[in-house]
Amino acid sequence: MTKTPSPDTPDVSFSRRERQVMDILHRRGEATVAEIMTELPDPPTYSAVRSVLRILGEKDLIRYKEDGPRYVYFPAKDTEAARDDVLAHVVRTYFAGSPEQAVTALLRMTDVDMKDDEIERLRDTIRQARQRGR
Amino acid sequence: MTKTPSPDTPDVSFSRRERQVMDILHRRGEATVAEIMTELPDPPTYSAVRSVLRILGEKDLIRYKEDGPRYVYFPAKDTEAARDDVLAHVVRTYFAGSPEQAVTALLRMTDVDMKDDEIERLRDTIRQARQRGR
DNA sequence: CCGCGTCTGTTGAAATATCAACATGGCTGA
DNA sequence: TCAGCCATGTTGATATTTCAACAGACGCGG
Repeated sequence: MTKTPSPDTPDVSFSRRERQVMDILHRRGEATVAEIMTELPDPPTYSAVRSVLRILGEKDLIRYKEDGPRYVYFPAKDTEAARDDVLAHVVRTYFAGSPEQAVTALLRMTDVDMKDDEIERLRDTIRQARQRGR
Repeated sequence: MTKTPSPDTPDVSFSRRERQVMDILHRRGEATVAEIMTELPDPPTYSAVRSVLRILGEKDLIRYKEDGPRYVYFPAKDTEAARDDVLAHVVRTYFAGSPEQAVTALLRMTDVDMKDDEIERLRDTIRQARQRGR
C-alpha cells in the first residue's frame, strides 16, 4: 500500500511546449512568466508562454502564487512524487524495469568505477530488499 | 573526450505521439507497425502510426529493417547512448544535477533500505570518483 | 493628476501534429 | 493463374498546439 489510488490520470501525454515548461518548473522549483520565457528554447512571446501556462493550469498540473504584481508558477505535484513517477517511467522504458541497471548506469555516468565487489555488494543489497519487500 | 561532437541536434522536442512511439521502441528494442499500434494508448489506425514513423524516420531518429514483407522499426541511436541522454536530462531536471540523489531515490523506490553507513560509503565512493575524474 | 510601463485576461489566427482514406505492389494458396 | 490478403506509399482533411495581438487593471514617478 505505498501507491496512492491516483485520483488523477496524469498520463504521459504532454505537448512539446507543455513538457518544456514543466521541465523548467521542476528544475527551478518555481518561476515567473518572464523567467520561463527566457529559458525556453526558441523563446516565443510573453503571450504564448502564458497560453501554455493557462492550459497547464486547466489540467491542474501547475499552480501559482502572487508575488507582488506578478504570478509565480510552480508544479502542482510535489517534487518527490514527480521524481518517483519519472524514475519509474525511465526504468521501465530504458532499463527493462531493472532499477539496478539504472543505478549502475548512473554511477558510470558519474565516472564512478566501483570495484567489482562493491557493485556486487550493492546488487546483493538490492536483491535482498526485493525479496524481502515484495 | 567521451562525448561525441553531436553532429545532430536531437533536441528534446518530441510531439506527443512521437514520444509515445519512441518509448515503445526503446522499451521493446524493435517493433512492427502492428505491434506499435497495439501498445499505443488510444490506438489510432495503422495509417496514423505509419505517419508518425515516417516523420521520425525523416528526423533520423529511427531506422527499419525488412523482415519478410514488413518493416521492423528500431531507434537510430543505440540504447546505451539514449540511456545516458535520458538520465542526464532527468538528473538535471529533477535532481538538481546530483546523480547521488537520483541513485538514492532509485534505491528507495526499490524498497531498499540500506544501512546508513552503507549509503555513506556509496556517497564517499561517488565523491572521490568525482574529484578524481573532473 | 496622469502618462507610462508591467502585468494579467481573452480572443482568434497560423503552424504543426494527428489521423484516415485511398492507391499500389507483392506474395500466397486454392 | 489470379483473387485475396497484407504490407507500404501518398495525399489531404481534421484536431490540436502554438502563437501574437489587443484590452483592461494596477502601481509608480514626474
